[in-house]
Amino acid sequence: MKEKIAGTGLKVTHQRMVIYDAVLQMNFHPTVEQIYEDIQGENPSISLGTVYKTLETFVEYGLIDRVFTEEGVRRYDPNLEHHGHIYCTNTREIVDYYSEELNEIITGFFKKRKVNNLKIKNITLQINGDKIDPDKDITIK
Amino acid sequence: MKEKIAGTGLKVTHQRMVIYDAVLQMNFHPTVEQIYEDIQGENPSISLGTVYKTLETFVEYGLIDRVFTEEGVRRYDPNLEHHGHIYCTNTREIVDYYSEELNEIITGFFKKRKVNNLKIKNITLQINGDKIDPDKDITIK
DNA sequence: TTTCAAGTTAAGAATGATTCCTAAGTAATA
DNA sequence: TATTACTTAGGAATCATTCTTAACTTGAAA
Ligand SMILES: [Mn+2]
Ligand SMILES: [Mn+2]
Ligand SMILES: [Zn+2]
Ligand SMILES: [Zn+2]
Repeated sequence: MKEKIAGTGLKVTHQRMVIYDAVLQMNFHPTVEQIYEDIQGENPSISLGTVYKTLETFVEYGLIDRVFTEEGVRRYDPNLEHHGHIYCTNTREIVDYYSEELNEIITGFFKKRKVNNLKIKNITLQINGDKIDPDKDITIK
Repeated sequence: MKEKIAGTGLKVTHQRMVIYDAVLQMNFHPTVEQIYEDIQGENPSISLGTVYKTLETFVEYGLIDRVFTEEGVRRYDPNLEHHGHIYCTNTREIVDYYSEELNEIITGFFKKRKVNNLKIKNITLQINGDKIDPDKDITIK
């Protein structure tokens, strides 16, 4: 983890390691506030401003990703693999959705149908819906 | 247009007609502010708060759509057909992207691979990238 | 037509998420 | 250890969005 941060050219600080570690641990696409609260116990002196700045720095340097939900809420994603998101409007859960097959279908499609004059950075697929039974998980297949 | 609003059960007011009309006219996925500015000339008495509220009401009643860009900016979309969005990070343009073929591919995929415990409201596909020549258009195929 | 209840609006205040500022602190390097 | 560039805490500022409320409209009914 130290190496990951150093690898970008960023200085390795205590704050950055704590925040990076926290995001990696949290697999539910946390908000800034959730990350801030998570680290409060062990590191009460790290300020909210630092959490904001650090997370954006990480996104900028490609260490983590950022997602906006359908409602415009900013959430962070430690998972850099290319994957889709299922968003539940009532519980506000984000469930990762991987499918090699779907990836291939979509990238294959855009290989045929070329998008001109655009350097594609990423393609995101978001499935929005409501959980039917809020106590059960969303599962695929 | 009057009928469209009335059809939802909402009362037909001057403000709603003006705002609805403005959004339909604007095919570039405007922000709240852009819509507000657009109607200022003819209707300087319609307040910004009303524009906010009215647009959200329209979204709620299914008259228009709302999109968040990769940067989290709220933009409105009069186009209710199912379509994807190409977002250019440097010019902030949103280009609509229709493809019957891609629609079928994706919906077909999720027919096979069933998502359990979720009532799907919509599936959004967003292609993010940078325009290569900012003065030329983004075109497909 | 007139009346009336329910719904809508303008204006401005309030909120709240995010960004900015700056002086003090720290990491990397030699 | 000294130097430099970068980073941070804390708090202020910004700014998009929401809320509040009194006045006004709409649409339906009498
Ligand atoms: Mn947040
Ligand atoms: Mn806006
Ligand atoms: Zn994810
Ligand atoms: Zn569109």
